[in-house]
Amino acid sequence: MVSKKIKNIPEDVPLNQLLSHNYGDRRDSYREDNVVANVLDRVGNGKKNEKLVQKKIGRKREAPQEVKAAPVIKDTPDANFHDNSEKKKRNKRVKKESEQQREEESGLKLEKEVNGNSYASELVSRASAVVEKVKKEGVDIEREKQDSASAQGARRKEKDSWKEVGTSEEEGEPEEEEEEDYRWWGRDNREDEDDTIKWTTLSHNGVLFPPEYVPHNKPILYKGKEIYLSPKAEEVATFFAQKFATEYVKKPQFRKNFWEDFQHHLSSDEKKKLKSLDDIDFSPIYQHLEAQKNAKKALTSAEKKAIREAEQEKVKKYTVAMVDGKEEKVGNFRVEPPGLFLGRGEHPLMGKVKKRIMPEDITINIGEDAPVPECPIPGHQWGQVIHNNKVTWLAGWKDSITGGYKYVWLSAGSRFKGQSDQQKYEKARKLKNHIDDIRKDYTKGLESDSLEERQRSTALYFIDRLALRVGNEKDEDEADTVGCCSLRVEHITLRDPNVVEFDFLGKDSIRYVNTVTVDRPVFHNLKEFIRNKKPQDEIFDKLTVQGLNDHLKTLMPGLSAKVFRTYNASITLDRLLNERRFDSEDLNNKLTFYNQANKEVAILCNHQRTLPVSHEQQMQRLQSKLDEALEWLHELEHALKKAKHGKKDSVEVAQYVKPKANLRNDMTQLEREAEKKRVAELPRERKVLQVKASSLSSKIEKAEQRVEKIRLDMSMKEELKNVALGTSKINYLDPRITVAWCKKNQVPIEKIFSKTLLTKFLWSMESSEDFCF
DNA sequence: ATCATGACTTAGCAATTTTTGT
DNA sequence: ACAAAAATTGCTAAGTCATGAT
Repeated sequence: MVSKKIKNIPEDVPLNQLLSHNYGDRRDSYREDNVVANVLDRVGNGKKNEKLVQKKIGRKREAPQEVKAAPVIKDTPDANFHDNSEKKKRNKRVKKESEQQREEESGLKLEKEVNGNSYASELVSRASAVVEKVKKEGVDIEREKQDSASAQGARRKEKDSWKEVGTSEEEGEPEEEEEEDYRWWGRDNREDEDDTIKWTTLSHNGVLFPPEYVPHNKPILYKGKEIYLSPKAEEVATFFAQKFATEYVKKPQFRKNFWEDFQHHLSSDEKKKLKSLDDIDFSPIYQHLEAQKNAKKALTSAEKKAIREAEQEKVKKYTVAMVDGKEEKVGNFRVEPPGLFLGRGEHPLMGKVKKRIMPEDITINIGEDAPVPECPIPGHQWGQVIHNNKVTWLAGWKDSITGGYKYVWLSAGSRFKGQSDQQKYEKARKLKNHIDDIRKDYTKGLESDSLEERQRSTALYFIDRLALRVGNEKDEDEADTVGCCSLRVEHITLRDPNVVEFDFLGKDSIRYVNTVTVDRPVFHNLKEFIRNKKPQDEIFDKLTVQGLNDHLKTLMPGLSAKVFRTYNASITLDRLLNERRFDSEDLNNKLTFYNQANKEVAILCNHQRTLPVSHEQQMQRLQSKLDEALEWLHELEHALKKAKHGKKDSVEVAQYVKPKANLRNDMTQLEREAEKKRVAELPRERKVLQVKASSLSSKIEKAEQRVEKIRLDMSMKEELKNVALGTSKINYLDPRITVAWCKKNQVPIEKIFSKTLLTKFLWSMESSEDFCF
């Protein structure tokens, strides 16, 4: 079944587009797992597949059809977005004749070239039809399925019809050029290439603004009295109500900041009435928000789907940009909505009102020749339109809280992001060749005559050994967190003879606690650095981040402090994964092994997560599951003893089962809940089973396995309860290590990389199983 | 030399979607 | 079939680091 579906995805959808959704909305017709399976089929885990990929990717393609043969391209609402050369590019994706024949023979000619735009407009009408239906009569799911089925049929017909037409438009053009067009990672990246110029042509549709505020006319209570606010004030009050159920609203800092900003949004009349935040009760608005949430939840799945589709249609034009003639996905095309600023940790600015961004606040960056995106809010215009091809952002604005810039970027699967990601890992690999010298350098520097050098070397020791961040200076209006260079005396405790205890808040106010035995000179230095200093004084007072990085540049070109984190994370994974080779073991064992290695890295980098609220409850549940499994095992063992003495074929085994709830169709939701609750409190019932004596040993074996599995689950859960594996996977581990390991050990890559990660790391998929970091 | 700015990567948490277990 | 749990994605805050201004 799966393989059939895989074949339904046209082969000529380029690999990266298949993953990055750049093939228009056709993806809606493919299930995601088929997309993944298809990609894997192309990329391959084994040698056989590799050849297949070579054949597919390296093959010469036949000349494309004429534009008129593909009616789908013309006259889309955003047709101006694609210039002629882009149309040509799209039309290039045509199959080789022999392949066409082969497929026709096997009856798989249906899903060939589909033009995204025609399909898109088809979707528009489909979606709007569904939306209409929802409005009028609600949606009948079965009916909807039929609709989409017939739409598919129509598409097939359409495709078949243009197969007949179409002659070559670009005969003689070298084919590799097109392939290279998107497979940037196949190219030799020439060292002399000017990498300050990021693009030559760039066009996009701008950004998507959040919907305008619609007043709900729910009051607040001031000293118990209803007060209806002006829309402007009501909006800000609603921001606060949104945080009603969080801890934030209790924090004095949050309340102080909010109250200050709230007053700026009150009319003079309102200002006179509202004297103190403590006297304001936002619960009518909060209740309104909850009611809205519930109403949304109560929609049928068909309604939800219809809404989703309509939304996707609205958003569609913002999702892609054209960069150097190639379509790329845009990452964060939505402008951040207004609301209350929530920092991490004890942020001095928490509770401030983040203002609504208007077109005038936005700078659009496009190519000189590209059409200026239409400003979507009538009566307004873009703040600025610039043509800066030395940067990769598409649009940006200044954040009203932090004063920093916010940018709209391409997605992680884009060339811009992919190339620099690859470069990051290449730089880290280069560090491998210099690391011995660098370690020698700072080891020697620990005992230098210069205080500055001793501090620098000591700091570098920690950055290398403990993977600490460099730690830039921070402002007064930011949370008080530190990294290596900004460590203060209060953050470490020295224990003779040579143990250092760290305890400080790092990035995102995540606590770093570690006890480390260090080399004697390091310990000696630290003692010296903190002598006669106050707890709030910096340990490395003679050291700056700039100075540290400048020095690193002398040891290796392009080296900076953060490279050590990448290097140490990746080299650790590489080492751990190569400690064991799997042959034909259970896939789960392999995955556990990988996760174990991943975990080591996450701990090294101090990647944490707050433990899920229900963690304790879940552990308890597992514990009782374990108890029951053990009980069952004991009963079986007991029965086995009995069976050995007795001569009967079958023995009695006691089993304790939970009574089942009696749920009838005529019960209301509440009655069902009550019944479930009642049953849950009942003691378990003892049942006696007749078990064949001959089957006892296999039952015991199964029970033992189950006990083992639960025990493993429990210890894994406990171990990983506040470790975040994702961060290192996304940012620190060279994906080629994982790809190579998967190929060596016959592990499907999608067991380790999610769809987004497969997309992001597409450039690494073809690396050889011999790859070594 | 120092500071501020700008561009880009890294980060955890919330919301949403998928999988699992009963 | 349903709820609970797990996995994934979306969001945006919070870092790093080079460069340009003072």
